[in-house]
Amino acid sequence: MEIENGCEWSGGDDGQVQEVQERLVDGVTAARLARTFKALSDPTRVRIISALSHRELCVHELAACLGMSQSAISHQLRTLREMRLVRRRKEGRHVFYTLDDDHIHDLFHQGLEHVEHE
Amino acid sequence: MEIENGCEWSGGDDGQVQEVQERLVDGVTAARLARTFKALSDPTRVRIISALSHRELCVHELAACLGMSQSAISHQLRTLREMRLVRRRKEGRHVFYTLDDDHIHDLFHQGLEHVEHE
DNA sequence: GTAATATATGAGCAACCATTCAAATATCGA
DNA sequence: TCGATATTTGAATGGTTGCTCATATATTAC
Repeated sequence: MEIENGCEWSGGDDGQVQEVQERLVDGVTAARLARTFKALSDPTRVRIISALSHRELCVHELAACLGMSQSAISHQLRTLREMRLVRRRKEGRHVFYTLDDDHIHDLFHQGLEHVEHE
Repeated sequence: MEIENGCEWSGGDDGQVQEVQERLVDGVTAARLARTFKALSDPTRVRIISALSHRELCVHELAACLGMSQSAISHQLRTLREMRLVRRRKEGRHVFYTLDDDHIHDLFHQGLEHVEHE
């Protein structure tokens, strides 16, 4: 893996590196952060979240809205469910999905703002 | 691909689906959004952003801080550069990296808040 | 019961990704 | 010039992922 312990810059001592190291997010937090952002890192999932941010929808409606197969949508809904981003409610043959987490909603919209004016 | 055009729910007409469809983010926006979140969807990149949010760092320092090989860091910096998240400044043998975009900084911290209290 | 509808899921596959390893480039000091 | 340091890059690789296809489950209507 070949890891060095610091370059000759930063005054020759590693104190400055260590200072950054202390303020750095820890491994577990970094992993959870990455996992959170990963939930929104796919166009299909982004569009699902976007659709559900307007109103509750069943799987078939989502598939129709996005122009994708029911299976593909169902697979993505599964991962969104496991990430606790969506919740499901069964009603007869239909399963309705809603956004579960308001924070993700905020994150989504902040990302949207960032993308829209650039 | 087997795409259906709407289920019998929603009153039997596709008007309601179409309404959601109109408010949906378009494909290009969804792709750009996904791309933005993807930049932060990896633990290593998250930690790089976290480190650079404290101060400017050269590649070797980053590798030392994260305890990873210089090559791995360099590869990730390349993708972060291509995504316009970091900027580089050359000074002699060293190449210093800084965060390029304040929006990403905000996005990062909002994600951090979300992860920290849950 | 059967048929139709709605959803979920497992296998398979092609595409992508993060890292390692080896090698190339560039700069500085002697 | 040579050797050491700093960074970049390409190939290879093991792992992940998003989709399709086929199939399974569940509910409703008949």
